[in-house]
Parts: sequence; structure tokens; C-alpha cells
Amino acid sequence: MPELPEVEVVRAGLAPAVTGGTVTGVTVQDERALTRHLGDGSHFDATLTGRRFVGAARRGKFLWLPIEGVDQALLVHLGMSGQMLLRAPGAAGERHERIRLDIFHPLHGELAIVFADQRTFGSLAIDTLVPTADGAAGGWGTDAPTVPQQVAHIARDPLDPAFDGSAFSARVRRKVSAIKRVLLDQTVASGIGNIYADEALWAARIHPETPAASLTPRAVIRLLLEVRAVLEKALAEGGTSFDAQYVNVNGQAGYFAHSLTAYGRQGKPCPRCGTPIVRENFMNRGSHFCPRCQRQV
DNA sequence: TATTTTACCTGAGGGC
DNA sequence: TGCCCTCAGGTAAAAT
Repeated sequence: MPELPEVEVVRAGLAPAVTGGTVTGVTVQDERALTRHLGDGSHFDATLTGRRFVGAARRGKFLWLPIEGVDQALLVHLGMSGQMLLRAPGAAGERHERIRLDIFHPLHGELAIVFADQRTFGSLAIDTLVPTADGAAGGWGTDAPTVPQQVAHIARDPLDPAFDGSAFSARVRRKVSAIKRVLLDQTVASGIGNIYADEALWAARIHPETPAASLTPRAVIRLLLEVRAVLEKALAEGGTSFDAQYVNVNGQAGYFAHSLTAYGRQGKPCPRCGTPIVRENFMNRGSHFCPRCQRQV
């Protein structure tokens, strides 16, 4: 499940391969992979072919490749199961391959970027770059104060140097919803998904259904610190892979699944107190927590 | 306006 | 062996 650390691993892997590279060919096998694109496959092809990428940027779970000379970028969202794979030119088709970009890079020569996606929740798009609301850089990997239009409504992520911690705290404490729902709200803070929400709440000893507005300012700050800590640790370990759904640009899995303390560990002892971790249904997904360390207030 | 629910999608795995 | 059912969850549109 690609969340911030997984998407960052992909961005970092893509950056050296695409920066300065020119698109020499586009193959759209499945137009469902263009649900975020305004236009059909041939429009996508015509807009992208011949263009040169100048970098690879990311905010939260969105990543984009700015295009040279225009206020446009190739926008990428991996959804649940999307992969961006670097392959040799003419490489055999990948399972669930949806779109292929042929690239010529002045240093690396020819290569292919394959977008593969089992569940088709992910998609690519050509999107217009718009100024950031605060004038700071759009996200990781770029100095330009712009973001794709479809990313403009998303908050900065907790690892972004321009992330405003006090604004986050104030926003959280105005919400009546459960704190886990607020953590998953990408307009409050981006990049956090079900896995890291559960991990951060466990680390901060906060029950996922605690009303956000009932948290003290100190508790919100502690939670933010734990969110950052878990995202940074996962990033250092290459992200979380449960199955073949998340891999880096070379198709390799991450190691953070071995470091999970709550997510997916129902019935297993809490690493802190030994009480079995509980799994409950929450927002049509699983919520994992320690019923002893994370008491509902 | 703010918040919550639903639709989208495919493959793995369990039950029979 | 094979069919049916459930589950996984990020985003945006729809509903409350």
C-alpha cells in the first residue's frame, strides 16, 4: 500500500532516470490508467511525446515530473497497487502493465518507464502547475513554488520543511471526528494512510476513535512527532511491502513490514505491554491498536 | 458548511 | 477442481 515512504522511494528512484530525459514514445494499454487525465490516450500521447522532464517531485502520495518550458507536469498517483518501474528498452510487458513511456536520456541512453497497476486505483495525467498557497516549494524534490492543480488542495506532508505544525495542531483540535479519520484526511496532513496512521497512534498511545477535539495540544504535538518518526523510519527501510503490490522502481520490496508494531498484528502481543493487539473495522478498513496502551478516553 | 458514506477495481484466500 | 464470497484501501464524488 503506497503511502508517503513508499512514494518517496519511488520518486527518489525515478529522479536520476527521468531528469533530463525526453519522452520518445507513449503506449497506453489501458485508458483506465488515465482517469485523472483530461483527455483520452491519444491526447496524453500527443501532449507528452517529445517533451523533456526536468525533475521528480512529491507531496504526500502524489508525485509529478515537471516538463521543461511549460507549466505542466506528468502527475502520478499509485493508488492502492500502482508501480512505476524502470526497464530496459523493449523489455517484455509487465503483469498489469497499463502505460509505458519510452525515454531517451543523454547520460543513460534509452529506457522504459512502465506504469503497472493491479487494482487500477492509480493513474497518470498531464496536469497544469499552479502556484503554492504559501509561496514555498511545492514539495520534496523541487525548488519551484508550484504544484499540479490536482495536488493544490492537499496539505503539505509532515516531512515537508514548510509543514506548519502549529496550524496542523489547531486544525486537528477543531475536528470533532475520530483522530484516525483526521490523520487520514489528506487536506489536514498528507501522506498518511492506514498503516502509518495505526503505527503512529500506537506509538503515541492514542486510541484511534478518540475525538480529535478532545486531545490536548501536548498530545497532538506528541502524535505529530510520532507520525514523523514512523514515516522517517519506514523511509529509511525502503517502505512497507506485504506482497508484490509495493516495490521500488527496480521491482524490489521494502523492509518496514518487519518493524510494524500494530498494523496487521491482531492477536499478537503488543511490543510494549504484551496485551494482544486488537483489530476493529473502522471506515471500511482495519484499525489495529493495543486495548491496554491505547485506552479510549 | 462540515462530515460521512459510497463507488471505483482485481486478485488472493477461505469455505464448501 | 472450481465456484462463490469476502477482504484489501486511496481518492473523489455523492449523500447526509
